[in-house]
Amino acid sequence: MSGASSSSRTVLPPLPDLNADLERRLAQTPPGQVTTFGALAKSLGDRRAAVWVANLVAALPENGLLPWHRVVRADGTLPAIGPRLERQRSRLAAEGVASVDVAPGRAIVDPRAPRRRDFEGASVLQPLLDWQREMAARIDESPRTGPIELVAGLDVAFAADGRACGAAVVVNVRERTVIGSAAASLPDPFPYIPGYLTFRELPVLLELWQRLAAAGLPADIAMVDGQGRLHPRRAGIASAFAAVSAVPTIGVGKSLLCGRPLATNDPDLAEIVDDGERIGWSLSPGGRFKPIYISVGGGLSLDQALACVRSQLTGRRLPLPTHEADRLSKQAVGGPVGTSAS
DNA sequence: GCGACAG
DNA sequence: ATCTTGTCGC
Repeated sequence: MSGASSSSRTVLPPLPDLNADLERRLAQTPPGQVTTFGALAKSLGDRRAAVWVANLVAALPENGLLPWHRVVRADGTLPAIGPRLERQRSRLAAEGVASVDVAPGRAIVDPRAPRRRDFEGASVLQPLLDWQREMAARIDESPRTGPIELVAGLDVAFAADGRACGAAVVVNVRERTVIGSAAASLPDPFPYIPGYLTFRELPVLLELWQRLAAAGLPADIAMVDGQGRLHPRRAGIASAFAAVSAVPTIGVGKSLLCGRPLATNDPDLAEIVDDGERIGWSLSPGGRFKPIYISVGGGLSLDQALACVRSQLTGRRLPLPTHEADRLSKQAVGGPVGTSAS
């Protein structure tokens, strides 16, 4: 029996239930102790998940079973706001943890309160980091020799009910005309954490690519909303897409995840260097827009990626395929569950 | 010690 | 990304 017959080929690593993993750790902070967002995030495997932790803790029900009130910021300030702040203070006080006012609406816990920093449980983000490094090692940045005539722009929008709604728009780059599109929606699989966008948005991108093929709309390359090699592991979502699908991709980001711009002779253009590596371009079309950040996903060179994006500028901030995919995905948020193509 | 963090 | 009113400017 051949594995090739499977219609559910595994392309992503198993995704942890981060919500449950965080809640198990939160429950390990006993009365009389406090912990921090950063300590919880580090225990999950990456301190950069601290903002996600903070948002989740802020959304916990006040009368639930989890000790939301025992989480403070690294500097000791209490994160709760408004009336919830007073309830956090009184709950801590009832457990013997004092806090003092430092400003209107700002209180700080007694620095002598014991801080929990270590928790039982696996670093569930670590396998995802390892997977990204594996994908990074697969990336080919040599110049593409095949055609670049049809480019599919890919983007994802999120509905209030949690659906991830993706859209793909195929553009004839010579004419700069839209020749077709596809849409797909899936349940939101993973939260947004800086550096881990792939695990949130790649599933719907792969579904989109299948829908394009099914609709007879094969594109030569994909332009992905997000970074490619311009990523701490050199494997942003555009690179993960390329590694998993063997489709050449360009990453087009609207803000910088890592690296710093280095000016060039062209005022519209800056090199992005991270850790000594030149891995992207910052481009402000006509100098009148906030820059966009271009990097290789895989399957072509950085020069080709830049040239392709520039060729699709039509007076707006984003290149045509990305702009149209952005529009269609936002439109799909209001649409039905499932997939479609045109 | 302060800042930074794709979508 | 998403939640949202009016407002500044070509």
